[in-house]
Amino acid sequence: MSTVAEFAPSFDTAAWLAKLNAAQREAVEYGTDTPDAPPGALLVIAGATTVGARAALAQGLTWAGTFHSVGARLLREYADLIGLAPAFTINDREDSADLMNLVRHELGLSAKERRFPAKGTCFAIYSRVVNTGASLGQVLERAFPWCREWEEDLRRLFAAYVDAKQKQSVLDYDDLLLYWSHMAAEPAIAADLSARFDHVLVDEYQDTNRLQASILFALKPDGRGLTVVGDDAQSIYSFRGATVRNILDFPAQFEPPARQVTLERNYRSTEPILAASNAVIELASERYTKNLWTDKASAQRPRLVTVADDAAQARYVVEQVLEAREQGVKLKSQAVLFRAAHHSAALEIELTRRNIPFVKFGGLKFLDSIHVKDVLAVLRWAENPRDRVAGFRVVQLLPGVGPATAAKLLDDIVARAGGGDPVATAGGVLAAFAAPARAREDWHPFVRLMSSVYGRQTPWPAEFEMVRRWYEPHLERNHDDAAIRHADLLQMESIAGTYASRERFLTELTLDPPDATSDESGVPLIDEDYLILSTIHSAKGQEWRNVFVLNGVDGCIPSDLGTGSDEEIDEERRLLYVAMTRAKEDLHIVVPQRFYVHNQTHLGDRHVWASRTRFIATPMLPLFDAYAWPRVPVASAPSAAGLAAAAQAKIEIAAKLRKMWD
DNA sequence: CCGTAAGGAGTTTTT
DNA sequence: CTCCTTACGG
Repeated sequence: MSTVAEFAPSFDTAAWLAKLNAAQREAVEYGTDTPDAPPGALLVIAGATTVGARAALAQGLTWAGTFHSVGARLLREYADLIGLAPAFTINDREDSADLMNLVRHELGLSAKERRFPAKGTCFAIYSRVVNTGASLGQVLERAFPWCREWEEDLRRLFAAYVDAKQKQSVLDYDDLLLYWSHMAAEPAIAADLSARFDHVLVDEYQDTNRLQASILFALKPDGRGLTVVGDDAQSIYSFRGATVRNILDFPAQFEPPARQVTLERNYRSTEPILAASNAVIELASERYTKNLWTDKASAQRPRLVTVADDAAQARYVVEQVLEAREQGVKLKSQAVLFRAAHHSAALEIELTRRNIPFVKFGGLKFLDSIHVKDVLAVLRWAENPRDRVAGFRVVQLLPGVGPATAAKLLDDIVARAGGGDPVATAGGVLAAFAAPARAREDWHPFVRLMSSVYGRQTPWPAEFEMVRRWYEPHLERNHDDAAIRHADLLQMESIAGTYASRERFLTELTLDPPDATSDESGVPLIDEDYLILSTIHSAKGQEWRNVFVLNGVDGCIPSDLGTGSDEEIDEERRLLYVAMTRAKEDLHIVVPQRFYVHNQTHLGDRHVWASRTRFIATPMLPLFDAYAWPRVPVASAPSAAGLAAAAQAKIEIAAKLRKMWD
């Protein structure tokens, strides 16, 4: 997503410059006339794919990655200086929620009279406070009004959560930014840090939050050598604290204000697609960018296709996809985009039924599945024996061990191995532990495994295989579909071999998880052709020749969960804009008339009548080729031959009926 | 104290 | 539907 990076002050741009238009050249050449003195801050407003310059700007990068992964690298380097254990482990969102849950139970908040917010909600609130820099009260008021009554308990919970993380040498995603930000503000380290990066380039700047901005300003206080690239019309991550204000307010942060270059020429989409996209975004309340333009003419307007329901939508997409393929458009050049991961369920079934390979981006991750988390927990616990979430999970894999036994064991380890080196003693604590009778048989192999991983007796990546083999019987005992899960683990084992160490494997996987899943046949081979399915969020920065947008109806885009405020509605509008501008040649927006709503608490499953998304207002319809599918056949008078045949059939049926009784 | 069964409640998007 | 909590038998 948002990337932060250094790029070398000089790089060979001659070939690039020849191909750039005037605005692009201005962005790329900015400051190159004074290579020894980095120029002041630069803001590049780059509408959907106006930028070959993006690639040019990024030439010669020495560090590249998301804020989080660069942060993790720096924190490990400076760990000793800032009181962090260099072997800290990183919790992903689920792990963080699990830790929040452990703490919540310890504080007795789960046994309240009225139901306390769920662990995921608690973590979301915490994360938002950290990322926006707002107070807990403000965050509750604005984003979680139904949790206001719990403010004081939540404050207590978050304090205990932070305490637990520190005791366990565990960082969550937000900590990677938070520690970095504090580190960058530390005078002794700040000078060293700033000096390491002559230039910093941030892409997708509209998706950064306050905390990320503060890191940049600490690294480059006067803006010299700082370039940010973004498009406020594509800001779609406010739910995780990103704020359009970062990009809108950027120039004024510096004295003199940042130089601003706007790129408006679009090299991706045809003119009719841009016209419709511009019309959609035009109604947003606050904007920086001007409308995009192109000279790619086309007679094909974007299609606005009405279908009966979910199932018809799936059939329509499959039919169109296959037709395009007949005409030589590869499946890989076609994508189906949707607001929420589950919106593609019917389509996935239809694709599987018709044997069309696809890969889906977004939604449930490979890493979120139980078996993968189990194996990773063993490795994480080995990496960091104080990681309570990991340990808690691992011990309970043994039959006969539940939360109470697990807690007792972990307490024993803390008490006996303490904050010192638990590797030497933990094996002893494990072996000496009075395991419950039902776990006795499994206990010894478990102790052997943990001794081996703690002591690094088996080199990486062979260690992964050892852990996987130990896990296998537990997998079979606990899951009916063990075979499929087993295949996942084998796949992971081959991935593990591509990382230099256990630490690199765990860190990279947590910060940059593989986000593609496919049906049970597994990820298609590289050279195979397959259709792309993706949430709109995961489609950012990509493009395809043909794009299908599913569920262009109110309730989906905008999601009915995102219509609380004008800001939320504007973000949903930008989401549709992002989806539409992914298309190069052919854009289909599908509008099912009936929409199936699952799991409504009060009403149960039911159909609702849906209407076209409010973002495509009636005056815009001329910009679309709007029609219903399947097209209703035009009624025509029956031919004389047809009538004769029908009459014949009627006679034959009558004869058959009589014959039954003959 | 574990594991299972039954019932109630909440449901987007992601580093 | 899935997650979570609670109740109960082993």
